[in-house]
Amino acid sequence: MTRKESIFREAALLFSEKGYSASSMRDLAERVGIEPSSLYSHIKSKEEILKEICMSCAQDFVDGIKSIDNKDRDALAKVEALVRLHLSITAENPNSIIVFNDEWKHLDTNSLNLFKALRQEYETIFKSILKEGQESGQIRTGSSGIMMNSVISALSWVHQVDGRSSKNYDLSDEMVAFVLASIKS
Amino acid sequence: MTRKESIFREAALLFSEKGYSASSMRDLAERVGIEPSSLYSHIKSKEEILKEICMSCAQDFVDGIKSIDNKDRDALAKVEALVRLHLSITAENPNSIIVFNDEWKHLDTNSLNLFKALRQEYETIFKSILKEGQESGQIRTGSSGIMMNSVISALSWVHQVDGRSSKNYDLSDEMVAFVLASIKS
DNA sequence: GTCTATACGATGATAGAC
DNA sequence: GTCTATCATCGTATAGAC
Repeated sequence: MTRKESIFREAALLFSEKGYSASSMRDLAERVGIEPSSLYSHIKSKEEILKEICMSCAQDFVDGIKSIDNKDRDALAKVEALVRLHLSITAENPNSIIVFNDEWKHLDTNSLNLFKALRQEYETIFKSILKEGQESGQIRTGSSGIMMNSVISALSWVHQVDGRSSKNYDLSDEMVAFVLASIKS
Repeated sequence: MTRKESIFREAALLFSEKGYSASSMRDLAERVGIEPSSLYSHIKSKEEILKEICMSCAQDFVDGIKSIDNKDRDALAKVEALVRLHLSITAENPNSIIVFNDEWKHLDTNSLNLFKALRQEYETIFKSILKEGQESGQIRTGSSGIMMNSVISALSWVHQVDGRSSKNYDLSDEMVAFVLASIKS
């Protein structure tokens, strides 16, 4: 792992624990094991770290939903794939996902606009999948916007789960069951 | 409205917009229309404001769920009442709810422990309602913990909704439909 | 209760030696 | 690339006059 990778890795953990604004570059440097000023040989600013973390997650979600939507599956199968995509992205980098979920509002104006555009792109495809399911009769009637937000929101706590707490249940299967039941006709 | 009320009101708005750590007492004083030092004639510290906001919301939820659980209703009716409770608390003070949801981790050790105890109390009752429904056959099998977290999480985006965006749908009714469908057998 | 003045530690970031 | 030294600013909070 390069020093730069280690900085981003520790930053994701630090920001996820204390929040972006309450995290200092001095904290971060200490965790990386260098002096604060040395961070700036690898990154331009604190905000650049946040941007990299948030944009990278957002891009993963957009790429994932596009790939799912391109395949020839019915709407419910697409939603199931969306749930598994969410779980898989979360499992891969839980700290980054916490930052992505909770700290994006601290992006500066330019990054924030890019971020919102990516989110818009994701939400538009998501809603079109739900509407497709409503037209085919697989998904119950109701506001697709409310369903979409509720589903996304329902998925956003899963980073809290560690291996131990899963007991007899597989988290992915349980979440698929929950989400599909909530929107099926 | 007293000055103290106005401080808490503006603080809830400010913290909800910028997050607790990124909000300064100088910001807050400006919004209230006084000098920063004058805030301290009404409150002891910045953290005291956060504590008041978070604890007051937490208490509303605990009081609400206790009152619902005491009534003689079946499990699904209790869950429906929980959804409406959540919507009603959120509608009453959306800014405080955002702070309660997103900023509680910045409470100091003592407040944090109290906060977590209240959350624990809420979650224990919630899970017991779900289990009661599983035993009576109204609620499908599966992890009650996963269901509870998903339901709570699904409800936590509703503060984003303003009057305009509701179109032809009643948010409360849509959320009741979503949550009940997700857990029914 | 509100003000002016201020204490004083923490903040993000830079300059320049090595 | 890392360090020491430092800067300018902003952070919460207090003292004391009115």
